Amino acid sequence: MLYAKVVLGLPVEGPFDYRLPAGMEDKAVIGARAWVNFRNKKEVAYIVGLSDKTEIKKLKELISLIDSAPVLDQPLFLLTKKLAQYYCCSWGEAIEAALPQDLRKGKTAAPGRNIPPKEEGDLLAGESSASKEKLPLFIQGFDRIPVYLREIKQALADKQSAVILGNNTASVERIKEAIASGTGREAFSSFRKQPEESAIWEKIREQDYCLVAGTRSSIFAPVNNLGLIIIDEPQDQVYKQEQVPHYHAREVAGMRAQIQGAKLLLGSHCLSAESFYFLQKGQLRLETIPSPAAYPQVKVIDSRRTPYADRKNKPLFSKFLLDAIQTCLDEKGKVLLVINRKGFATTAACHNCGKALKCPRCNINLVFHFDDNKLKCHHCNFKMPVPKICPECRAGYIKYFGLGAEKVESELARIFPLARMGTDITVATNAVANRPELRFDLIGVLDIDAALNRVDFRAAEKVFSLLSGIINLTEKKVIIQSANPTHHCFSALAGNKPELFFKEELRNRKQLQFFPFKHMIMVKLRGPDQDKVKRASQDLFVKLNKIKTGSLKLLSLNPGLPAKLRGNYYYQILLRCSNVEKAGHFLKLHLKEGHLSGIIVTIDVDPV
DNA sequence: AGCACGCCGACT
DNA sequence: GTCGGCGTGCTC
Repeated sequence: MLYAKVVLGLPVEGPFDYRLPAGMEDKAVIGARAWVNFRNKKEVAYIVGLSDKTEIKKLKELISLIDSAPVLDQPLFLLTKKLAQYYCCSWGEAIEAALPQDLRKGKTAAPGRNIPPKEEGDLLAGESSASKEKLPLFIQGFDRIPVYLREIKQALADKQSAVILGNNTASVERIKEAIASGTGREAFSSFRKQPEESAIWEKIREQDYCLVAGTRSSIFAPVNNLGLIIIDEPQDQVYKQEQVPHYHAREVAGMRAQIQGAKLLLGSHCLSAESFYFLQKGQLRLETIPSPAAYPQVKVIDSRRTPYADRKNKPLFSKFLLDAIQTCLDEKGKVLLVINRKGFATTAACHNCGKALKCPRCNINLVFHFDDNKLKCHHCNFKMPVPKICPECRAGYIKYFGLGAEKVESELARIFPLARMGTDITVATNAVANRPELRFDLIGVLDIDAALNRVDFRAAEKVFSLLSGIINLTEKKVIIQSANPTHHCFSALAGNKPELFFKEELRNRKQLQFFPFKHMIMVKLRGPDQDKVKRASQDLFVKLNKIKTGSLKLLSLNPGLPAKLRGNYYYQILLRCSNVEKAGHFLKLHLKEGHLSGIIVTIDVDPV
């Protein structure tokens, strides 16, 4: 008698044993899917083991096999297992993260050309020696695509596949075009949730070796003979998945590269603190692409001491900046002003009672959008027209607060009536940093403090990266207005000494025990009853604090951000640990016992 | 996650 | 007496 050990795409651990019906014993393979009856429902299951014995008394029979061959080859099979351990989800959930939607729902697929995964993968040990000399490589510079092409061509020459990830579809398109003109080959693109997803997935599996370019989920592209993974702008948050399993494509890329002995390439115009750290530790190599452009003069203006100070309305522009704009315009130069906010105003509130208009579902401030004259919720996409009178007190008119790009533009038009907007003066948001082909003679950066003061331990690093990109748009002059002008971010930029920034940043992170020195884990609790979620969170916090082991530290218990989202209330417990796998194992163990009814608990490792 | 089971209060 | 709300625990 033969039994199949299966896992399911549910938040339950397993594996669960099923009896293989007669005649199916020699057809079942590890890595293949099967239909099973699980809790009286027909579910897709993934075979992760075959055994001739079982401990379970009341066994059900496996209904049928979906695949004659594994849907995941040996390396991907191992990758999903590692993913489940690191990100603290079930193996089945991790497998489903790596599969197209159709296949998760039981659609049949053509067999790939892979050998079935073995029960105990010794592949890890077999190839790790090969990956020793292949340290990850960081490409730093603005014109990275030629370097990517060089590496892709090398992989193709070795008859190996390459997977290239971009942080947005525009970037992926640019890379695909470069690949097409540089190698004459078309890279496959598999985007999640589009109808052709599984067809492309099958096509990729048929190739001995091929190129795949895509966004986050392409890290699981089922290529054969993987030799190279490239991640462009690896510090971008879009590589982190919002849903369970909360994986980060850069981490997954590291795991996959190690399993398959592939080369890992990270590319950005700017280093990150963690890359700088791994560089110093000799765990990363760096290749810098020299910039042909001269480094401009970077000046930081203390916006607290700006002349023209008007007690009521803080001026948008310092005198220094206005004078510089005037001079630049006189010399027929082009001016760019960067403001990190779209629209005209951020919040809308009543003139009479002062109440800000909030989203009825999420309870956060609604944002006024100038283009379609509506108030919108940035969390759930709730929209409403601007009410004529305040819905709260029914006595006051609605007034707008805050500033945005459109407000800046109208102010500038007033101050410089002869300047042509969009020609002499351009007002743009942060996204302008993604347009390295634009050139200006003067750049002014307004309102950078909000970004610098965000409650995010990477806030400074993000500002540094953003400003590095903006600075690259001119060879002449950059003026940054800030109420925090002595920040190490600015001194490093003014002196063109990025290493000063990263050293200081790492010093801070070490002191505060942030990544890359320690890891954070967020345990999120949600449910429709606020009191219940709050009580359960408090109980869990106390309990974990009591039984915690080793270097695990309970940091805080807070309402979620936002506290209410799509009808659910959120609370979150933040933990710090040295070893993610150990901490995850501990959490899995203690969350399962003492179950919390009406409350859903999820774990987010290395939340951003 | 989703569902059955079971315990307690309210009601035809 | 029985209907049904929700808390608890299990799924091979």
